[in-house]
Amino acid sequence: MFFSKSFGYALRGVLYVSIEGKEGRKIQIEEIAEQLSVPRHFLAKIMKAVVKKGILNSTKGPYGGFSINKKTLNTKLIHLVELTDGTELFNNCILGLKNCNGKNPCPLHDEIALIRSQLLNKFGKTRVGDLTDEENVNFIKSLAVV
Amino acid sequence: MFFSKSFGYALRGVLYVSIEGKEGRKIQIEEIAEQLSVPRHFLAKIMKAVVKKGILNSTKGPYGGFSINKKTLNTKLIHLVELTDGTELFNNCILGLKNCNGKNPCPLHDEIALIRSQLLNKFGKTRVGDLTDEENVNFIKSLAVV
DNA sequence: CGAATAAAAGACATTAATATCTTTTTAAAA
DNA sequence: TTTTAAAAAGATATTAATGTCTTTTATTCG
Ligand code: FES
Ligand code: FES
Repeated sequence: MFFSKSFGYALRGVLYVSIEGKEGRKIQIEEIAEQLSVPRHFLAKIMKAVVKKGILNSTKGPYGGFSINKKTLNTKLIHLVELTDGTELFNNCILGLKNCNGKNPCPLHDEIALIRSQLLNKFGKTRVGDLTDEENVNFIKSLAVV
Repeated sequence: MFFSKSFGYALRGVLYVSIEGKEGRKIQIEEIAEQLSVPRHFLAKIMKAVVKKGILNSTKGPYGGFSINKKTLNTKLIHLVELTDGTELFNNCILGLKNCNGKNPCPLHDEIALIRSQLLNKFGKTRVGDLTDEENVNFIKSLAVV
């Protein structure tokens, strides 16, 4: 529900690099995939898109890997969702009607719109950096839980 | 987002029969699919499951079709979700972690749990019959919008 | 330069969701 | 009883999401 697996992988990948990649240390896809118990090549594909968006840096070759940049910690979660799932999902009728709007709303529209706006608001405000505080960082270890 | 297409088809189908099938009039799959602009055979498969769950009645043969029963209007939306999507989706970590609980929550857990409980609450309380009041019924015409 | 390393890119595979088509079963009515 | 209509059932097809494998490109270092 809510979002695709790809989104989970993307956010977890970015978080891993953000947390483990302090001081610009470069992290390799191998390590990320292993630590997060995520399919390596699939993650690589997603990380490539993340880099293309400028949310992380990457360098090829020996001693290369993924590293954070100025944008990383300021990236809002919604931008990661865009990347992996698109944003139509915030605007489509929950019943699949073609036009979701106030004009001819389905009977769930109002309450769904409310819930949806909370989610959108949360994802529009929360930044990657907000999820990497000391108090939060514990969870990263549990990412690998199989 | 939120739910599958199947869920939308299921609810819309049940609503159509509930609204158009007053006095026990039987509605045929052909009519439902056409009026809702939904793939006929796919809808048939879903309606079969709805009937199996006892949420609608059906009769084969001439003058047959789908009709409402005592359960129909009292059916909670959550039961339709169960039918089409299952309910794990209300309990899985939004980041894909294996265990979503308070023990070792991901940094989004609390807010997501809140939003999720609203949705669960809404779907656990709302009944099919709540969506078929006069004021709401207008939308049924827009179901067909392509 | 040449070897080694790591991401980028792209081809291919699998699975789950969605969709279509055909056959079987049930029931009504002539 | 035969015909016909309609859902049930099941087989097959398509598409999108997820996952794997191979080749290419860029970078470092000896
Ligand atoms: S019209 Fe259905 S959610 Fe807006
Ligand atoms: S642990 Fe992530 S949503 Fe509960």
